[in-house]
Amino acid sequence: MLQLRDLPTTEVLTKFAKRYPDADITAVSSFLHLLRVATDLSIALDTCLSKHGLLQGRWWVLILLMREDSKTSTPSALADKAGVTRATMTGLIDGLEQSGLVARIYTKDDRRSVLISLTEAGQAKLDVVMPDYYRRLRQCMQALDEEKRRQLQQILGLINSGISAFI
Amino acid sequence: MLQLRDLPTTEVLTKFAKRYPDADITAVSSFLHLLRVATDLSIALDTCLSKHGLLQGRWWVLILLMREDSKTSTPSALADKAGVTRATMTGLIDGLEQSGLVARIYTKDDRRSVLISLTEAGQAKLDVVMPDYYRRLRQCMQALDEEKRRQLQQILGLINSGISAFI
DNA sequence: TTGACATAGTTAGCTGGCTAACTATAATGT
DNA sequence: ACATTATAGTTAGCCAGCTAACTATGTCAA
Repeated sequence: MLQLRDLPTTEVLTKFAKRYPDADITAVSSFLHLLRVATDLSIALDTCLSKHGLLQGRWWVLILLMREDSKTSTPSALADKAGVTRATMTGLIDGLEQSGLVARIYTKDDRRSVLISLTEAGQAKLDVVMPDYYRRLRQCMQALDEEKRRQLQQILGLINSGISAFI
Repeated sequence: MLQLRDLPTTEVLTKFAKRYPDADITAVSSFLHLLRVATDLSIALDTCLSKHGLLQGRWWVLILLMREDSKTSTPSALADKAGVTRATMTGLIDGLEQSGLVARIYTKDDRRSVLISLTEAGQAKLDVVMPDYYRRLRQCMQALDEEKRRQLQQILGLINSGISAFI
């Protein structure tokens, strides 16, 4: 998401601000650091998941299925919740099905639709991955007390409201 | 980076924490919100840039060139700073060269190497894009006073130090 | 001085997203 | 009741990253 490694120093930002007076140096700096840390977090998460033979896409599908009491859902619903297109979800399910972690179940009531079901093996995979993920995440966020976590959420809310300025 | 749209509610997290006692609910929640907002910011930035016929990759290359006093650099150096492989940089430069925004200059001193130079058209493009980007970013971050920006940077620093827990 | 290694750039082919187009089925309104 | 429209899933092909392998050039030590 943010590839850039060489974030601008204050000097560089000051130089740019001279040519482009609209530049708000602390705004740019906060923005880029936010993207940088979030990107590194996402990469680190992928590293963790890949140790279990998963990537974010397929992992989220398993989690979304586990959230359901029935341990089942449809590709469309999964696509909406996972934030990918239905076309992409077809591919994710293909992969998970081949690994035996989910199963396609064809029902009679709406013959356009398919039920995707978390298999025993899929649940077993989650029972290995999730504790590892939660332990690492707890460790990662350890340095933030509840007050700081609250502050972060509040700040993120403010930024989130501002995103529309880009569109 | 974080595709997932349907972030877990506190109820869902509580349910998961029952099965997986390592789960730290506010840690997970802060983590996911951070990724969610950052991803939306990145998408919004792409939207803004695409109005100018650019994507992040090519845009950063132009900016990296503009940072240099000579307005030139090499593909390798650009790749390092932009955080992409040299192979990817070849493609970015190909595109920018075709649009006339940069030029490849072959020098004599090291015949393995090429100098990439920001053209007049490239500088002119930045002179249109950057003010637009800075204006929107200022607007986006408007709701954060300097104190909150400082808090954010500090919190990001703490999280950043924790990322190693994932690796 | 020449053989081994290192560096710069490119190419080829993989991946996981995407959109657009397609098939099949269901729902709806006249 | 049937034509239109909407929905579910899939397929085909695009895009921007990636790795691995390759060419060309430069460096260095025996």
